[in-house]
Amino acid sequence: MLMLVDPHLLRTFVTVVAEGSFSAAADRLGYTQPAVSQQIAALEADLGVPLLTRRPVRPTRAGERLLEHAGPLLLRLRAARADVARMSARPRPLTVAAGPLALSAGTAAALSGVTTLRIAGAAEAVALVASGEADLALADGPAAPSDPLGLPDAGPLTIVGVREEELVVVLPEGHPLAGRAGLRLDDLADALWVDAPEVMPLDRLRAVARLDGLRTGMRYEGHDPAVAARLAAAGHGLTLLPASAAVCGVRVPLLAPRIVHRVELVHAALPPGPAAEVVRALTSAPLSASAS
Amino acid sequence: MLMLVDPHLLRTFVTVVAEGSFSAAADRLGYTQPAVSQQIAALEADLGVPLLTRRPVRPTRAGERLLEHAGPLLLRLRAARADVARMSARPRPLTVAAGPLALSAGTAAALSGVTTLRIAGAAEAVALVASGEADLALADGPAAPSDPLGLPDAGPLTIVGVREEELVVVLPEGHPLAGRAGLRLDDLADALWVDAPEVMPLDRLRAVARLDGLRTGMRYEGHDPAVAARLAAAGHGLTLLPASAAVCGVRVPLLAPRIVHRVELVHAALPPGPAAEVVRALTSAPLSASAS
DNA sequence: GGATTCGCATAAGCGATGCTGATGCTCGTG
DNA sequence: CACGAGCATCAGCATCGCTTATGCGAATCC
Repeated sequence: MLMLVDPHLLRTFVTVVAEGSFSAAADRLGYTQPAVSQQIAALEADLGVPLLTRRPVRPTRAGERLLEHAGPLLLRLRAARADVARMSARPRPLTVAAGPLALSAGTAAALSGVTTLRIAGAAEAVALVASGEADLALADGPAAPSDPLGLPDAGPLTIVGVREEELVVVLPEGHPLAGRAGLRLDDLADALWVDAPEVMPLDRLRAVARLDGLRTGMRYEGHDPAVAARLAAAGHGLTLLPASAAVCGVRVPLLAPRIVHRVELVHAALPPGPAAEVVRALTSAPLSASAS
Repeated sequence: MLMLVDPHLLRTFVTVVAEGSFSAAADRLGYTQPAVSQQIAALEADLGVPLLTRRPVRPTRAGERLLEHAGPLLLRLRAARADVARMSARPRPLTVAAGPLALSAGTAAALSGVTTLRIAGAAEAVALVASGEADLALADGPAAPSDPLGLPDAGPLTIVGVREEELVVVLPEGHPLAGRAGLRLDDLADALWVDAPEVMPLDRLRAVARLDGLRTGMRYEGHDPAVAARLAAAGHGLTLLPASAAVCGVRVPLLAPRIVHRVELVHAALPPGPAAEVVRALTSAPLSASAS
């Protein structure tokens, strides 16, 4: 009697869905195609439900359900291994994952001894720390003042806020609202926005502000905040950035809803060493809302 | 190359630690003792670290680390199976898990068609829903007004607040503070409290109130709020209860910190049926702070 | 519209895994 | 110091899951 879903099957399932093909998944995982075929069959037999349609290869309803579990599950599995491994690991090159807007002058100064800096979205940054690929992460995103970012739960991680900063709306020169002293987001819900999912995802903004609008004007797929600001200044759509990252355009403070840009430090339990030093440096200063 | 920790080994490991013995764990799991021995050895070989001390059988530091992951991991594994199973399950006896203080007159009325009602702490209630053993849960606990309870993440569950109620301190008649119109928790940190972990855990209260005190007078291990109130009224220690549950003693509203008793409905995605009906009944009324 | 090809399913074979029962060994106990 | 409880080890064997080879159905192409 199999009570526990086999994670190998789960991983194969995820890969098949991602690749959209049994054979491609087999290649990627280093199996042969029949092995994948059998694994999927085994998983479906175990759960008693078809998980994939073949030709085209797509998840069924049940398969989509399973997918929602599979990601976090596989992450935690890697996290467990990484967490135990940290116990007996000696010093190694220090890797930090940071959100695109997480590095201010203050935080950058604290990163002494860091070998590699990797830019990653909030969820990805947490995953990197949990799985041991990064030692620390500085996740960033919009949040209500002194509220935590809703970071995904990937195991016993320490999460502390390290910075909060005022958000400003970036407008092009001459925009009708450019003269205002402050703006309400509701008034801008119908305007066109620059959707920069790797800088300041509109979805998250909508969730935090409890808003439905924010139509997309131009989409920017890079993660340089300066580019987002320039696009906004050039009139391709509005954008919302922490004051210090809005390097051009007309910057008008956001009045309502009360949302700030928050940076949180994420790390596992660390043995004494350079990583722990950086954590201390980052957390020694009290969390303060630094304007501009 | 094993990249993924084998959940069977994890389950065995958890059981061995819980039982404090290889042979007892073997019994419990339906294995023989050598099987357990080999599984633990395999897990230790896989992770490259000793996880248990033998004689006495106790987790090492690394083992404790692994334990923190194991629980949530195994829960999610069961949750994944349950979630997929729900897709193809036809109606069955409706089971609801509820916190000891979650059932007011209003919520009780909404539970039509429910076969079994089970009292469980917040974390346990979530686990029951995730693993499919319960269809719905009403988790309860102290929280800042309109802040969510910090329920553990056990997968894609829907969590909505359904009630918030004022908290009162229960004092014995004639207590020096019994005449007050309201009380601050800081002033009571040094008093003796009734620790009723299954009704209103002091730990959670300390966490929410950011307080260190609250000395334990008497410990009550049942989950009847009326008993907790009676113990407080009899002078065995103070207690904090939602106004409607404080059936005796002198009841003084809590003024600071601003904490309310919150009830949240937890459920997975439900196919239409009696369970979905109950959810609708519970969520149709707007969340309102009902005094007394 | 028939031939072709791409891609998943099935079959047979075989090595590896992981269980059981028997036995050895070691630490804690009286 | 001797005993016993309890974990480790060993040999044997069933099962599982991978590989190679092949079957088969559905799109595609001319």
